[in-house]
Amino acid sequence: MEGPSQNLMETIYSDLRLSLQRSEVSPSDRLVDTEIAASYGISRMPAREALLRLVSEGYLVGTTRGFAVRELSLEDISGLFEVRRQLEPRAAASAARDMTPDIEAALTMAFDRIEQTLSVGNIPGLLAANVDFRNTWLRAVTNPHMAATISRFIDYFQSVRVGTFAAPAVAARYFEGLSAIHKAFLAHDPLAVHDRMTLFMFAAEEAYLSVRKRQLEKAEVIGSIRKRRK
Amino acid sequence: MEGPSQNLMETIYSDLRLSLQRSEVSPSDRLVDTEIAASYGISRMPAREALLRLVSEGYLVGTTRGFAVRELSLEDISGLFEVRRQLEPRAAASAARDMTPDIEAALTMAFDRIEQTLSVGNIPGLLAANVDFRNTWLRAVTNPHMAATISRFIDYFQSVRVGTFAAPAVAARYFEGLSAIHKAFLAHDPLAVHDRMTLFMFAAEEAYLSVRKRQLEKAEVIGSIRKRRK
DNA sequence: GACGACAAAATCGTATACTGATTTTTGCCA
DNA sequence: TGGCAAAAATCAGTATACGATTTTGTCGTC
Repeated sequence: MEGPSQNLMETIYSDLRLSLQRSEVSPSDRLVDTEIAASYGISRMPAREALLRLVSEGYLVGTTRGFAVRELSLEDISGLFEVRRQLEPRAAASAARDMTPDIEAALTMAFDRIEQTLSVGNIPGLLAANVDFRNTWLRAVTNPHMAATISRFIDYFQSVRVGTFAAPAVAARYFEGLSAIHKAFLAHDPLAVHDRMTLFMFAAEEAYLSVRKRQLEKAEVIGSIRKRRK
Repeated sequence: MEGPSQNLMETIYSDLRLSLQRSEVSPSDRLVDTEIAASYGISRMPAREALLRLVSEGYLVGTTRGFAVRELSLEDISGLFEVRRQLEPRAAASAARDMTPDIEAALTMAFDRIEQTLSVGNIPGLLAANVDFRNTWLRAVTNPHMAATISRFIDYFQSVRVGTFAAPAVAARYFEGLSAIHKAFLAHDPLAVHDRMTLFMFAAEEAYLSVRKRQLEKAEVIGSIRKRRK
């Protein structure tokens, strides 16, 4: 999203942020400043500063042993979606109003890629296309504060690894909602976009909550087994 | 808002953040890590980290010569208020629903202090009371993500020095709006709070825009004089 | 084989030192 | 007095070093 940053800290920050957006770091991984510094061939400080920034922005949490991707509680998910529900329908509506032909074309490309990856079950490709779709309409949001806030709130969800799309019923509902949004964008109909996005938000919240709930239950079972073994 | 942080960086960050909230730093001031470090009797790094964090959060901007409070353009103000309009009415409504008696009492105290400081023209006291009032109802917002986001968006406006209240008409309108909000809070009426807060947002945006516009015009005149002298 | 004490390793937080870029000041000359 | 260039000061960025704390691993004992 940003240009080629001039200093090391920004470079590392951008790289890490991108990895997080792509879910390339799992919550069990540990990010350590010395390791990152070594991989870039630089000193600890810029790496450390980048990590601290990600912590302050809520993407990572500091542990006694390295930094880790922050995991969302069910309350976090509900809370984050309460904010998203307030912002995204409005922002998408303004994007529908101000959308230029080139952004429209890019949006359709991303949408087609979503359809295609979904049909062949290419989950990583689907996630990437999904991020593209979102970033594309966000480019039509003229208010940078709005766009940045939304971007941030969405990125929090990258830590919830979605096997969501594995369930065909969920995938179908997702695609249906997205199609309606896409169509409304093409029709330059802010009201329709607003309404569709609102519906989409509720469906997404439900999906994330159920995925995360299952994850947490599984983690608890594993935890109790571990404890028993001990 | 936070407890006594264990490390120096957090301490300095909190202190600086508080200074910013209180408008104790003007945009013409320069914040330099070595100075801050010296005043605390520590090394540069924690001070520097605190400053970098404030930059990443948008409160400060880095210059070639120290860090400075970020000044808002008119577009910034409109954009920030677009976000605030989406969030604050909703958050305040939820606060009205969930408000506890102790928070209610604190809110009334803050409100009374606003009335009093306003009547005697005590502007610094008024600003402080105003911050109190806001922070108090925010305490009743159970969604921490919502509360933090709102808090942040409001704090951006501390760089716009308000001689706003100097104009009696503006002050009267402000107090009227705030009274209505306060009354609606006491009545535990989420809908009324939502509506009143929405009105208040529009009035506030208008006020900030006009104040800032005047500031920018004045700055331009001074700038052109400086240039001529040169 | 389980448990506890102790040693070793890992990692964060902080301090200090160096460097290069940019701004400010100084001093010289017209 | 004004302009200009060199010198000095300032400050951000980066590197390296040290101490404190926590985790991990090992060894010996019960």
